[in-house]
Amino acid sequence: MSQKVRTRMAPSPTGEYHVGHIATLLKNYAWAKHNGGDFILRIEDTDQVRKVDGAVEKILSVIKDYGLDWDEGPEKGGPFGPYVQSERLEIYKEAAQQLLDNDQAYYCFATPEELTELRDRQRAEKLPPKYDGRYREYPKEEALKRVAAGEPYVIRLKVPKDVTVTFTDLLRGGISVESSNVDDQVLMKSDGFPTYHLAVIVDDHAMGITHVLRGEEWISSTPKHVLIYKAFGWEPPIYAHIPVFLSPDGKGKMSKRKGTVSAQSFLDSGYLPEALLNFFMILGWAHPDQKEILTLDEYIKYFDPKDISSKSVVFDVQKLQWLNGVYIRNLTDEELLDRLQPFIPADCSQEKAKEILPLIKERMATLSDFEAHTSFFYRNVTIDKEILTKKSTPEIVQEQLEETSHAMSNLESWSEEKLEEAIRSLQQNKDWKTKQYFMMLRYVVSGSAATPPLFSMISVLGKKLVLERLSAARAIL
RNA sequence: GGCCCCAUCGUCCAGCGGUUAGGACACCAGGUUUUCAUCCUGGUAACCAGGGUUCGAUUCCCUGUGGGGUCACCA
Repeated sequence: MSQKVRTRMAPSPTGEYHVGHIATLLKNYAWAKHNGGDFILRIEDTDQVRKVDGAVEKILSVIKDYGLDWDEGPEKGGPFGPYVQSERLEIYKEAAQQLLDNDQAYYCFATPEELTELRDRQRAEKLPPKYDGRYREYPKEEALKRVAAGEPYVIRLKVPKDVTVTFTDLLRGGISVESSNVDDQVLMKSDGFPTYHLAVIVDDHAMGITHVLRGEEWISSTPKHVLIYKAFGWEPPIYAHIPVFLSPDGKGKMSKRKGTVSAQSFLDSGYLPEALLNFFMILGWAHPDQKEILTLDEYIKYFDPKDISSKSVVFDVQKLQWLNGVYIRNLTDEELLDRLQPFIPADCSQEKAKEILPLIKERMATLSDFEAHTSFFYRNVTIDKEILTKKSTPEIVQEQLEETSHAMSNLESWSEEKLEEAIRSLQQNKDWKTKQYFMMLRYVVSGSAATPPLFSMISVLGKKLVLERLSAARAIL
């Protein structure tokens, strides 16, 4: 009997959505689609303290901006809703009660201060910080009395003594941990909200999740989760823990502290969503033919979580840039102009941008490079006499500028072809050094030594501007 | 520190007992070119160490070393 594959991503609205989350979401999405299954989005907002207003909307919109989507979840609904944990509080309460009734969980009245003090003491004695089980055997009648009296409490899982917890991870095979190393995890907090550990299990079970692909940082809490499944008498899903992204310097996992990590910021700095997704696809995984430029459909066709490398990967920005350049070059001019809209400076007209585009397309690594590559087309340039006369003398340059101005003024057509014809014949007649002359012209009209091809650039700049710049150059000599 | 995970060029991946250890990015050189970029060609560059197992280990096992993750009433 085969069950329909259902995967999920469960973001928590506590701040910016991380690129690693998109990468993990992509894998969940792809695996569901690979199997003709469904991908579910669920909001895990059980932390009332860290919750940020508006974060849910931002997360949903950034996921869509990356070109991904979900089958069930916020905005869409579905048969297992609601898909927001704060709207499911009753379900968790009942679940916790069930564990209490079966003696799989217990009330604990230790205050946060008490626990902090306990951990500090353990650390001072070089012992692993751990809950000491002080309320584990506390008489239930007493506990009930204190609860009834309104005393704050949490509910903890009664982790069985001396058992080995084993689970299978798709990338790593079997993983075993002794239950003595597993804390009596808090299931229900004193504010009546469940912890992640309880909520995730109750919901994954209720929503029929078959595969959990999540970050490697969860691997050490998986034994707790397996134990909770066992306490309920439920079957755990299949786990695959995806290695974390290491920061580009290769030291430690990518974090805010080490630079850009938010999913939105990569879009804002001019990376194309499809290039980003492609990057996430091939980071830690390879197409059977080692093909690296992949569409989402190709990825879905070949992706299998068991083939993901089990080692942490460095977030290689250079490779991302290369990929982004490839995607930019593959866009038609119309598509590119469209994508470029947020990156075109206010002082560059649409007409100008459209004209310039073909000249700089293969020079851009990110969309935000547009301004740096094009500003001289619509902004003033300053040139330096030193550079202007480099490889020549002021006298020769003066003559070159004068003759060039003259030749250009007489031009009846400002086409790239006519320009090239005129300038080349001038250069040949005068026997000027091609390199010096062309480079000098390039510098005069653009203020830069690295530009698009000379004649097409001059053509796009326009007669008026070019003649102005030629005479401005003559003036400083 | 305890527990867990991981280990092939600088980076990412291929290899799945016998290979001149392959590809991509980056880097270097050459070609195309008026510069830059694109594009093409070539090159440098790796099996963490020590023990086993085996006729034979990059590949399997153990130990060490190194890296990573995690130890909350956060997810």
